[in-house]
Amino acid sequence: MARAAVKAQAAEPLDGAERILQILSESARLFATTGYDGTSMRDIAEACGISKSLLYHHFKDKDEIYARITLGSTRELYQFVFDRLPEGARPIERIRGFMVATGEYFQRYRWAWVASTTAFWNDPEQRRQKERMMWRDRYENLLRGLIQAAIEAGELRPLDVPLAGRLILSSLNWMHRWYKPEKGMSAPQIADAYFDMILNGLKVEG
Amino acid sequence: MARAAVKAQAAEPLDGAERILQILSESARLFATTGYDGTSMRDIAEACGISKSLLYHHFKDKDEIYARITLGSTRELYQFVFDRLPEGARPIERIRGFMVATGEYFQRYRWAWVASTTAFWNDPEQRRQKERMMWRDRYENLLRGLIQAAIEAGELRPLDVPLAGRLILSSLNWMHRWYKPEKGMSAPQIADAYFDMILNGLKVEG
DNA sequence: GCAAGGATCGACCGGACGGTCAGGTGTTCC
DNA sequence: GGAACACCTGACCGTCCGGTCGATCCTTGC
Repeated sequence: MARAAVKAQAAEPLDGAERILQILSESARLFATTGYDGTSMRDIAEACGISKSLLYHHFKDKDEIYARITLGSTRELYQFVFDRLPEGARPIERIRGFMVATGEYFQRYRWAWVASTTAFWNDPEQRRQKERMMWRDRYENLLRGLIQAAIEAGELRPLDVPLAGRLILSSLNWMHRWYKPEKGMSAPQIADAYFDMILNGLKVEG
Repeated sequence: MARAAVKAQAAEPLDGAERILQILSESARLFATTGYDGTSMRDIAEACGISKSLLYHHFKDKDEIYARITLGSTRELYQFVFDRLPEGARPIERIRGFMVATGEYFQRYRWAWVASTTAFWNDPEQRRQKERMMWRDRYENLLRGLIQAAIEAGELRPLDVPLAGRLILSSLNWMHRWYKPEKGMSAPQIADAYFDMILNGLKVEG
């Protein structure tokens, strides 16, 4: 009877892959809403209904969870957008495709997107940070290439390409600060509206 | 001789007001670069060359320092921009004034600006947060009023005013993520370039 | 010359954090 | 039936954090 308190096994065992997905999804939500430092391993465990120790069974440490989310979603964003660029379309329409696809990605993978977009401070593991930035740069260069092509095709005025790219990315990257999914336009719709405003300008025609 | 280790007084005493400014300035820099949670009271004390206890002599707690910075700079931003709107100018030029003034504020009070622009999570003291949001709203509504006036004056196309406002603010609020003060355009110059792109559009004229 | 009060310090506290450990269950495979 | 292994647990550890305390030093005013 001295062993009365033993009784382990509270959460029903899940297949490893499912558990890992659950952990990543709950972590992404927490990181996105309360930040890296504001999210403790205890919070994550509680949100998953498991013990803290189990997190360390599946992941080396907190930073590995974080890196999986941010690196993963940055890489995926690039691939997601790249795959959706309308082939053979006019350069200007490809820019619209870039923006709308980014809006779609944001809407689908909101928490991971927010976590990795706001990833900024904390560079605990330099190598991981570097790899993430590599994909981020690739994503940004993809847009710059589209802008450059549109200029050469005579569809855009000759302009400061990096700055124009930053203007477009700013509009998309800032969305998470005010976007409420339950009401108003969807994220791709917003991206499309931004496309119209940025490309045509706010001024009256002529 | 048992008192050998006493010897207090390491930092030369400063007039209270100067010390407070020093603390606020160092804190703003730290909050902006390493975040709220990533900045400890020990970090702040060390950056100021004083003991941790002294921080508590001047401020009630960590959150009071943070609130002073973020609330203060949000209120100041509104006032700063408001005072620089060109009176009597065409509505569209007043929008330019809004953007350039914001760029100037960013350049001058960079760390406080970044700290308060990225303030997001952590609402430890609800009242302070509310007051900050009030000034933030006032700032945003100022811009919306300018846009509305420009539409009514026939200088802007009829458009979704809140969305157009967000587009403009996004471009300014995202600047701190890539801006390097030592090279390239100054912040007001960037704001002006953004104004041109957003108002006239990226597309070739006609 | 001494009281008052602001500026400053080092030592300390309770609590939360990231992470470890030894072990308990349940399945699968020989 | 038992070895191997994946899944899971509570108890524990050292560290750092925000914050407190009592004392010392310095200036100012009487």
